[in-house]
Amino acid sequence: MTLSAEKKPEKKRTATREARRQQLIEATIDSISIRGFSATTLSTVTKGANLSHGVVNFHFTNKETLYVETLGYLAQEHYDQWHSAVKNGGDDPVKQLTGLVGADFHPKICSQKKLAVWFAFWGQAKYRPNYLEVHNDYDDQRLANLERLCSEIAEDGGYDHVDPEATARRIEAVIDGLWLQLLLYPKMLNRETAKNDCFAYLSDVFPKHFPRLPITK
Amino acid sequence: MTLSAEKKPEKKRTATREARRQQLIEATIDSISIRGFSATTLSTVTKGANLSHGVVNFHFTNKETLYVETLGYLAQEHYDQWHSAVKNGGDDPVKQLTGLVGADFHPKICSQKKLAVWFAFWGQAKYRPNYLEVHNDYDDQRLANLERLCSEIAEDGGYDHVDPEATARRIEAVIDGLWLQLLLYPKMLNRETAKNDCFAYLSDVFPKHFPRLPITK
Amino acid sequence: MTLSAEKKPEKKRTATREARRQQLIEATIDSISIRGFSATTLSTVTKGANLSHGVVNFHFTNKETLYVETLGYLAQEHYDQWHSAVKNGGDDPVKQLTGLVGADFHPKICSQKKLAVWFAFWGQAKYRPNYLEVHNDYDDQRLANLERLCSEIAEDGGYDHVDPEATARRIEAVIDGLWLQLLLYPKMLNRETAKNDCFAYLSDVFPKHFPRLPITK
Amino acid sequence: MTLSAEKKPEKKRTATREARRQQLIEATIDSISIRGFSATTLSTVTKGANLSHGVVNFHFTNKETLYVETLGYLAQEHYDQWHSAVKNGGDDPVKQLTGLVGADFHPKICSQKKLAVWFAFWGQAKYRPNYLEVHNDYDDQRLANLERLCSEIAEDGGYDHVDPEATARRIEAVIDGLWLQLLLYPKMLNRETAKNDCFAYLSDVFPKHFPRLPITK
DNA sequence: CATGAATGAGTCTTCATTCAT
DNA sequence: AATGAATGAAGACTCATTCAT
Repeated sequence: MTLSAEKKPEKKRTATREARRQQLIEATIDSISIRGFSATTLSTVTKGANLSHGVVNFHFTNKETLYVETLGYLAQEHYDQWHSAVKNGGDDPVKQLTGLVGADFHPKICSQKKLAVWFAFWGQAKYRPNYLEVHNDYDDQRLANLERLCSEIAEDGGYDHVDPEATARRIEAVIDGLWLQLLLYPKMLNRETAKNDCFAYLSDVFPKHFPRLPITK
Repeated sequence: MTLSAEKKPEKKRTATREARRQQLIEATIDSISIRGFSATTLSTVTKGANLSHGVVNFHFTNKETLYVETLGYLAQEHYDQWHSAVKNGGDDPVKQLTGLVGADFHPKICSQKKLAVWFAFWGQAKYRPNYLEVHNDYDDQRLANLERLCSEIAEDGGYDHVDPEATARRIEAVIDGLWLQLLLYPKMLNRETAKNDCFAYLSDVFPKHFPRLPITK
Repeated sequence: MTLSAEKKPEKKRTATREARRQQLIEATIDSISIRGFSATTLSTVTKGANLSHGVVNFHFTNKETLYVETLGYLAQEHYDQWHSAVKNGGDDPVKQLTGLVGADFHPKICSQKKLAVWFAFWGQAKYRPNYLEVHNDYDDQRLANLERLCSEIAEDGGYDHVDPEATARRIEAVIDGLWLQLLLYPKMLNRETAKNDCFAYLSDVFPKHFPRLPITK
Repeated sequence: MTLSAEKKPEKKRTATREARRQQLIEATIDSISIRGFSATTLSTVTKGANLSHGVVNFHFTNKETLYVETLGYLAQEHYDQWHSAVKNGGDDPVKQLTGLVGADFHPKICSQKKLAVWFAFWGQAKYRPNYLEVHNDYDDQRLANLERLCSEIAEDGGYDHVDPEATARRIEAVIDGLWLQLLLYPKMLNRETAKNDCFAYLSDVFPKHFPRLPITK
């Protein structure tokens, strides 16, 4: 081995640009989840990332840009999760729907931490067109998928009364609503129960495809 | 009618304490709904109320106190709405449930303005125990009512598979989720459609009691 | 007796102008002594006097005027105390000096409360010509008296080295310095000890006229 | 000397942390001495230091912290002055006492500026335990030294009636009282006269060791 | 690339003063 | 005379952003 091999494996002072950005985004999520949106400052973010005050404005033009990219990261992560779950469902719409819905209750997605950040953003979304833009694309795709699956299952099961569009919207609504309850009352509801709740809803709509679970309580 | 009767009802300089407080609370709702939580300052509130900067600290000890009382006002208004609707339902649980759920889509409650404020508060709730406290009492009562109604209807209809507690939670979740969609995508969804969506869910669960509406779209 | 005799003896709503002013001045002294100059506001004063917020500006043009008159009251009280003590000393300069000095350690004058207020004013005096003006007249008279007495006693006792003016100044200095110590370290020093200290100094200067007290400690 | 040596010592934008803090402390002393405690604001301080508003909260957590450290600086400066003077007195208690007392009238310590600040602090001390704490240690040491010196001189001179503790207290009192007179009536009394006054007092107590100065006036 | 001192606009809060009642 | 609601100027403090090093 030559001397040139003596690279220090410690945290490099000069991390790659992308790594730094990622580090800051994660610190942002942490900070928002710990103390909320309005108490999160660039200081709390950089302190959490063990970096100096100034880096943020170095890697992101703006505090706002940092936020937008943080939301983008969250949305992408969510997308990846349900999208691959749908893929893994093969040709079976039931398996696909199970995957799509189940993804929303995956620990990686549906943690107290992430939920806190999601609702922090949603609480602001109306006034920040940027936030909505980030959402839109992802949401559209997800709703389209949901609708397609509802449609396929409805056809397959002869659920004549099912309006795929409205049903897709309703499924999404139940999930969001359960997320809110998980966020506000973590002691009353846990992720597993919420997930069952959600599937119980699918049983109500597509009873032949989603057999009812026994009442656990 | 004489001229002397034409007293101008000009803004009185000294209003009663309670009136001023109410005025400020409403200005707070306005400001939060217009520009969001983090862009709302005491200035935006007082300017909106056409009052001087100092009044807030005169009538409320704190900015935070103003917020808590604003949330309290919103929660009370909501409570009054569904509670009287339930009362008007007489002995019939279906009418009561219809009232309870319908109240959440009443224009007074489910306006863009109010929704914005609700989610603004929810986005902060985790970090402000005060906010949660305000909620808790109201939410508990509402859930208890919902559960009772599900229970009564289930018994009446022989819906053996219905778990009243989980069903109540699910109904609440659909509503909250629809609220979020109304907030984020007001162009895609209107209050009436959302309400129908919600009742369509009740049809799924209690088909005998909530006959299906025809698919409109 | 007629009906006109039914005067209520309760706190009259309409106290005489002078009584109200006095009441406010005393509340000012109380407030300054309790929480210091910079924490004293018109609110703390009026609250202490059980009066409404607005009265101050009614009876005094100014907060500053209130302060000046408060200082004036204190100075007058002090003056009355030593002046009458001097008078009571008859023709005897020693008795007069004893009275003059003793007055400064009279409980009415030398209380923690009053000391606090005196030093609060002195801490501000330099920047408020008004405060100094109030002082000047009183101080001049007092120094003149002190000087006269030193002069008389020096002559009587043949204390050739005594410079009446400087001695007077020094006596005044000891007293002020002891006051400061009483204020800052009330646990180390009490009024009686301070007074003895002061007379011990007189014994140093005029040994024949002020016989030494035994060392008590 | 070459031209290259003529570096301008222009105000550096980024000074060392300690230098900035010192600069701010001195600006605080200036401001308090110019306009008093209650008229001193962070603005007057920073303006005096030609710095921006925000620096104070950058270098000191608090306005109060800035004040405490300012008092600390003053106290330390005073301590250094008398302590080194005592040291310079060698083994001779008279020389030491002369140094200790003389230090209090040194231009660096006993300037109008510094006196103003001292009394500003004393006027507040009762309500700010922090201020007293800063004092205590320094004062205790000083009094202990004074007492020791009085004791040594008394023994040496056979001044049987001298109570070292009370005498020490009295000496301190005279000095503080003279400081007050210097502050309030700078036109009537100057530092030199005050100092002589003080030594005249020592002559009264320890006539053999502090020979009387001729009456100058 | 990175640091961290510095800036200054903006926020909450306090409070002397005014004034309708 | 007295009350107490209202005003608005001013102060302490925060923080996104800039920039010398």
